[in-house]
Amino acid sequence: MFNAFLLRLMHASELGDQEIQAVEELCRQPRDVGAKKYLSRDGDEMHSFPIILSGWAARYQILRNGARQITRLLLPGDAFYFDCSPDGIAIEEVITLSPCKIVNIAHADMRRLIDRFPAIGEAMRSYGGMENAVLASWVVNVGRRDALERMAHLICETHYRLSLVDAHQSQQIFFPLTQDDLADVLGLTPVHINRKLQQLRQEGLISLRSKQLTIHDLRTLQQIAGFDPSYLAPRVQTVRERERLRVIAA
Amino acid sequence: MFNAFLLRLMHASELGDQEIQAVEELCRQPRDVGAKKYLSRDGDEMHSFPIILSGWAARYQILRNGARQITRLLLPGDAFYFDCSPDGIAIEEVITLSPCKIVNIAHADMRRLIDRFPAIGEAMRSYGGMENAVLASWVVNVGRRDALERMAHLICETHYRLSLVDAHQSQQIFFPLTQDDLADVLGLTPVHINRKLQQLRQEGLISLRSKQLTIHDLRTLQQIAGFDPSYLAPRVQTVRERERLRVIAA
DNA sequence: CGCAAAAACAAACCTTTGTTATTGCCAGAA
DNA sequence: TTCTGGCAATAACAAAGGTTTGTTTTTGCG
Repeated sequence: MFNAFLLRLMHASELGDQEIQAVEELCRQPRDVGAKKYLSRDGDEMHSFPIILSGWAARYQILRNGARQITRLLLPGDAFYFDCSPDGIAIEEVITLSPCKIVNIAHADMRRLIDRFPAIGEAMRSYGGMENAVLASWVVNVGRRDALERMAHLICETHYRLSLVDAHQSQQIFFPLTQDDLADVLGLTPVHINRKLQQLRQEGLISLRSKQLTIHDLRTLQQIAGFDPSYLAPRVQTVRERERLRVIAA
Repeated sequence: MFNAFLLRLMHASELGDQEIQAVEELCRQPRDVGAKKYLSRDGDEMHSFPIILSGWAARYQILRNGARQITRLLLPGDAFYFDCSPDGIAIEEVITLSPCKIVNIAHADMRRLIDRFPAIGEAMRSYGGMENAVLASWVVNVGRRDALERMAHLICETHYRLSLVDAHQSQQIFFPLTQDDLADVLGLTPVHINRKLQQLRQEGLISLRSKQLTIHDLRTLQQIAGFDPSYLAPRVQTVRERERLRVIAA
């Protein structure tokens, strides 16, 4: 089984054997964490940053009125808090949505590694850029799409992100979000999520039961969402290449 | 007059004299750009990335139906596309909102600089982390706050960000956003922006005329928005320090 | 100065989404 | 087995914000 985090970095930047080995060294001995466990609470001091080698987690904020907004979905291979000032404090919480394999990397270790291998620093910066792009796409999603479009977009995006770290990714996805979670990702209420989920089902586009999501018609979902994967694609270099992506996405 | 970009980096990470000089070297000979000029169009190839030394710009996406969502407000000292893969292509557009001073930095130059001064790489990564934090706060803003709260939050955030690069920042701000622009930042319609702007004025919290924004009651705005500046604060290291920030923000 | 274009303001009416409440189902604990 | 709690489904009603349209101010410019 492949190291999902390493895969991410390799998408982000060209790495040599030495660098690959050094990164794998860092990920020895992950620990297992159950579902619904906090990986970080507000105010925690972060001397190290976590990497999710497998499983799903969510990073979110809680407002005074108790409302929750999930700001990132953390999928296999994702790291978080790597770009905080070392020794800063956490200002968002992170909770696992499924059992996870996690490894923690001390900021100091990563810094040493980057001093030795600048390409890894480049890869981390580039990985950060991708996280950035996903966040921007969420702003667009919540700001300018209606409920159905938002759901369709989230499904397309998640499916695509998973396919980047799992070559065998099928149309059948492990999808541990409850309707409450979905609501907090998309800036809607659980009731409305339910309504629109029904609609997607009735139109034959997806099935979703007991954390198993099946995509029956990705093409139409992309159509509804106006999904364009280029913001997620590692190193898209030309307009032509992007056109190709748009076409073969389905 | 101080180099706003350098200031940002110095907030993000400790820089020595050599590093400071090297960054200033990069920013020689900025060019002047008028308002409403494109700094990047969809599909542009980015061999270099721009830094805004003065003035405002907006980075946005356009959906198929013509709707626009601004994903970042670029203020003095901000850089963009620095975290793309070098030689990647732009997938969002950037337009100036006021006359700007801009300098372009070749990715290759920056890379060389970072190889020589790892602290600058660290600073760029950390700066990227702050952009990330702002994006997440926008997701929360658009996802979970109502119109009035969103406006209040944007005002607080912008005021705070400006104060980081201008020590003399007063309650009187140059604020070049039109109501249409505000709508596209906050995920609302211009009409509704107008309604809520009226409300803020009537309650005596702000004045806004001909691009001059005056904040009469920051305290109450922060109250309405639930604004907590710690996500913007350079290197907040302890919970105690954050408490202090929350209190003195006004 | 005077004009055209852009921006701001206003009101009526409509749509999407939120609120509240109730019910049923299923998996895991006792 | 029965109980419990989390999750999903559904309905009736309320509210926030969108749409459309038109008027009035500002602003920039010849």
